Amino acid sequence: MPEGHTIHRIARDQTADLVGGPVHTATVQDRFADGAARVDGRTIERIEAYGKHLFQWWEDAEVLHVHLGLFGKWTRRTSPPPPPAGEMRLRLEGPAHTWDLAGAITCRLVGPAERDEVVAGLGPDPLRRDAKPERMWARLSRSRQPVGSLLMDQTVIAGIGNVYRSELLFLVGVHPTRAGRDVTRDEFDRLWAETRHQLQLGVRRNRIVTRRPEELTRSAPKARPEDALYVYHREHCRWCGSPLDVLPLAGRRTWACPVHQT
DNA sequence: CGATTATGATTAA
DNA sequence: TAATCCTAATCGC
Repeated sequence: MPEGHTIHRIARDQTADLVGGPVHTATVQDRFADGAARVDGRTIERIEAYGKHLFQWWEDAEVLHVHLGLFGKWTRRTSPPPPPAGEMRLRLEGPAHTWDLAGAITCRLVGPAERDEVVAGLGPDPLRRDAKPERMWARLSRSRQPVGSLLMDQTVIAGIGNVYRSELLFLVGVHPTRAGRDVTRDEFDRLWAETRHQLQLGVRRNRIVTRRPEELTRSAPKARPEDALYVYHREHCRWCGSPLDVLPLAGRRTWACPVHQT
């Protein structure tokens, strides 16, 4: 279940597994049969992630655009893979490993221009070297919207989802109901830095663990799922035990500590 | 075995 | 704001 870190990790792993040699495709869903057939046996030149979007640059300027949505999943298997299961939408078979896609909200073959259009509609992605935080600041500092909603808006910042939203605002001590324009420049700088740091950790671990390492080693070195987070989906603040605020923002629930977040 | 829920996003109302 | 699409795991009965 993906936020930006998941997609960047997939781009990295797929690059190692699939880029450079011919890739055999297959599908069991008619929906994408045409696209799969079109690139079958061809080579992937490059794979990039932008926010929650994945772009595979196939030879001859064919770009496979995949967005997992809430349910989508890439599954990595060893090649040769078992016969495809029922819900699989696309299979990419490389020499040593095969990637199966299921449940994606978007899976389509486009050209570079359409890839650029998608990217143009996204805010800066803190995991990319070319990210420009000033673009996010420009939106945030002018908006009356609550910062909890702005963080979920992919045109403001690309790659944040419901877990990171709650956790990041907790880590920088900003309450999600605060208007974007009431976030100070200093708070924004810390938010951006924390976001970059946490997403980078997420890519490395392939999992969201926002809790500070020193705390984790004390309580549970392996970070059981219930130890990984400070506020998301919790009833009480992990630091002070206060009952958390639970707010619907941008159509999803957000959790915040009324003591540590102002 | 059906209802509920989940780290997403677009479209219609 | 609500309905809708995508899928799988979990929970209550």
